Amino acid sequence: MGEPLYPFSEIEQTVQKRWKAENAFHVTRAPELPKYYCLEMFPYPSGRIHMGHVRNYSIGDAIARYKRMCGFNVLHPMGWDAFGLPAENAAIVRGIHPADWTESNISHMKDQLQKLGLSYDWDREVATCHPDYYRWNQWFFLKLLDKGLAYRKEALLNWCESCATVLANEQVEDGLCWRCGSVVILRTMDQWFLRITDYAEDLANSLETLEGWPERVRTMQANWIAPSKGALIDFKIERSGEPALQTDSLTVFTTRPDTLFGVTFLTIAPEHPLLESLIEHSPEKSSAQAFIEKTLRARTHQSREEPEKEGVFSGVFLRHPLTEERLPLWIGNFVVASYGTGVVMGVPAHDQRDFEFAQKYRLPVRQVIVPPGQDPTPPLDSAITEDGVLINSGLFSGLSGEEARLTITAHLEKAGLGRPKKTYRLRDWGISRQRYWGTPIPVIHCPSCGIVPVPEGDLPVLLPRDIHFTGKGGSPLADHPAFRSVPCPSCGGTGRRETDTMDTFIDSSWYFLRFAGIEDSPRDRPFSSEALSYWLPVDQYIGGVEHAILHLLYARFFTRVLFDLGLSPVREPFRTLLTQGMVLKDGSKMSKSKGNVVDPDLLISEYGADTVRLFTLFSAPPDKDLSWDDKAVEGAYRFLGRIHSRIESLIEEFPDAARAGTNAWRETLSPEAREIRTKIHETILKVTNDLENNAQMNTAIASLMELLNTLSQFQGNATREDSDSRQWILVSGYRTLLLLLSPFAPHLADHLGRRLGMERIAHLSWPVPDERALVKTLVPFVIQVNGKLRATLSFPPDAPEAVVVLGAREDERLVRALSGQTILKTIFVPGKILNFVVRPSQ
RNA sequence: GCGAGAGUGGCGAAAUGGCAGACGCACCAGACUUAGGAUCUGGCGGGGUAACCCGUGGGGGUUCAAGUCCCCCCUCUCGCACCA
Repeated sequence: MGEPLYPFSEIEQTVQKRWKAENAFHVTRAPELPKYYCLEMFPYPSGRIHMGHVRNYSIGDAIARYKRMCGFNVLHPMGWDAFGLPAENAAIVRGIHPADWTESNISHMKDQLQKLGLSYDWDREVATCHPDYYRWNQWFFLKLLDKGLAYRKEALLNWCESCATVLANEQVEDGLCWRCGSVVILRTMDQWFLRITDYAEDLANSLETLEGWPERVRTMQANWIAPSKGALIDFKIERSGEPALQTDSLTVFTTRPDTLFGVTFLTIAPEHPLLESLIEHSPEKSSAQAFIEKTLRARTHQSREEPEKEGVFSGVFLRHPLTEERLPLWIGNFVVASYGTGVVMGVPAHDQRDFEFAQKYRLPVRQVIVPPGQDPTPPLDSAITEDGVLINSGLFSGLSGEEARLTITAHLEKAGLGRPKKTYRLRDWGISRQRYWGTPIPVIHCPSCGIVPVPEGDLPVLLPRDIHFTGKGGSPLADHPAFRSVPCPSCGGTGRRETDTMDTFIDSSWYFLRFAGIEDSPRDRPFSSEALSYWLPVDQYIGGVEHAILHLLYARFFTRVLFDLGLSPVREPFRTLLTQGMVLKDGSKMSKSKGNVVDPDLLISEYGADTVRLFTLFSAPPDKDLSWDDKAVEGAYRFLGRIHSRIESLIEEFPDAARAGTNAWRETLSPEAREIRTKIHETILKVTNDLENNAQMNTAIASLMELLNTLSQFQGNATREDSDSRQWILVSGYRTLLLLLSPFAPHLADHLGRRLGMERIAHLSWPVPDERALVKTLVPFVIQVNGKLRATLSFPPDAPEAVVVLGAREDERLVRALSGQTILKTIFVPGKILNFVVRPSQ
């Protein structure tokens, strides 16, 4: 590496020092000013920033800076999603306390972000692992508990015996524990859940109001929530003298109550909570148990393949609610326990899965629906899933489709045998984690009082610092006697503190409210409501698509809950969403294992932050994947270097450039200078439109490069221009260029701005194109024959058809193209195109 | 299987139905240089001496005019995946 093209390192350090000294990007609410809340997803402090962060924050910063120059009061905060498992792993592997590891990562990453020159209001910085943040997680949890939105229930979890810990699905590899390699089993445990399904309907319906969100993300969320309308139907359990069960019927969920008379069996999920007691006295108990065990073991394998449908007869019989027919209950591996009721009615004639199952186990098939234009056609060779007219369905025969579904459901409801029901693919949100580095769940288990919430005044429940990591797994907090053992707030007896901590998705479900609401440093509330109602909603949210479902759904849910609690001024937190593409290298995602990571620090020291930012914005539209190309970065670097050297030589030629006035309109300019002025104003228009429409920064930057090329060329030519006009056009051109560049390469723009007489460019006004400059005297007209280009000729933009036709017919190429042709008609688009439609004459 | 998105030079990409390939990378030539992996200037889809012809995954269609709109097909990426 030889001489840098321009002294970026000194420039960037000087400019950053000045921003810091001025606290340049600090904001407070100002009701008289329009606000703009620009937010990028805050990072997990893993240790170092990566190119994905650089891209995310470069996009966000360009938007924030642009809006600031447009006159908005811009809130642009940054913080740390600081709880999570990696900190605990570091503690185990390297013996560093999670808190120390996290703090040191934060401090290093903050340095890195500051080196990029991002215009954050650092006064609002939050870290979710600090008690003054996570205490509000606990406070919200108590509110949710109070509202019945937090509850406890048994859930099936992946459990590793040897680590004595719960594993997330992605930590189970091929049925084995990712850490120790032993077999993972499914185990039921009491877990805390949040009732997100109470909001499912609203979360799904409101998606269509989110016009500023990518269609893709809305579809993903809709598919994830997936409302489904149907009915619950009860089937009585047949008894033969054995002891009473907890319940005397099993309930199924179906979207097709119209097929009720086609039921020939029922199927239950192997992990259904009632199954064990159901088969207790079954003659088939041992084969049933063997099947259940085998299936549950297979469940932990995260195989992508859909396993073959298998099942076994449970030995139990049920009664059809309307016909009283005796129906066998089968256990099936294809039944999803957590959806609907975990029991489905088997209608082989009208459901493909049931059909395959019935074929395999020779269960009867009974057709009860005849689609329009068809005859009953037993035996079937596949299920008939379309709607049709009911047959063999008692008094409902003859009804069709939707009519039958409503009538049968109503009939069942009247008889107390069923009811309409809407279910969702979305499940309630399990938030318990058997981990240390998270928010303690603020409840106490008391042997006499049950579950007792920690009184609000006792918050926060602090994470104890003196924690012992065995590396064996299990919740470290459960091994901490002083934390665990606590008097019951209600009876004073000995209680056991909840030792599970919260899912870290809770932390990120409301941080955007905290950033805004931290403004008046509220002590007894999570945020200042005045500040919230000024700043919310987030106007522009930017982050990776990988958060399209979970984070964004949880944040929408949480915001609704807080709205209902009177704490949030909005129900929807994010007005517009930009999901940026991945940063790829050599065709695949950057990762340590592939050895294709690009280190932002290295790039910054080699080219400077401005180049790194500019290239990431220039090389692809923000929402598409970006292929990193070490060579192509040089293009961005050369562009900035050229701006620097051009402006320096301009100052050499005109030492008074900084004091030159360029705002007044000039009538007297050479045609050449006029054209350049037009180009300047066209560039303003182009960059502004590109930023307003979908943040198309790649094309905005391309047009800045065009402007530089134009100015450069003019500057390099010894023109006949008089010196005063020459200075005027060049200075106004470069000033505009710097203003337009400043969201993308803020350091260089600030530095060169000063050289040309503009102080604090980040706070100057965004330029507005002058209509007078956009008027052109001549524009190229495309002359076509039968739609094929034959010439381009210059005319005034408002030239009438006759003039253009006349001019065209004089053109040598047109004369050739039209000879021997009869003109049928001409198509004329003013200012643009003339097309002769011709046919050979005779 | 279902849903969404995308296929354009050697590469990243650009084009309100109106000149396909702006801008950048790579490459080629020239200038300046003791030197060039620096910088500057110019060229750069394919074919053809040229006039011209061909060209946006493939095939049809609408139109004076299609990368863009409509129909069918192929390929790739992403999301969901036995959801009753």
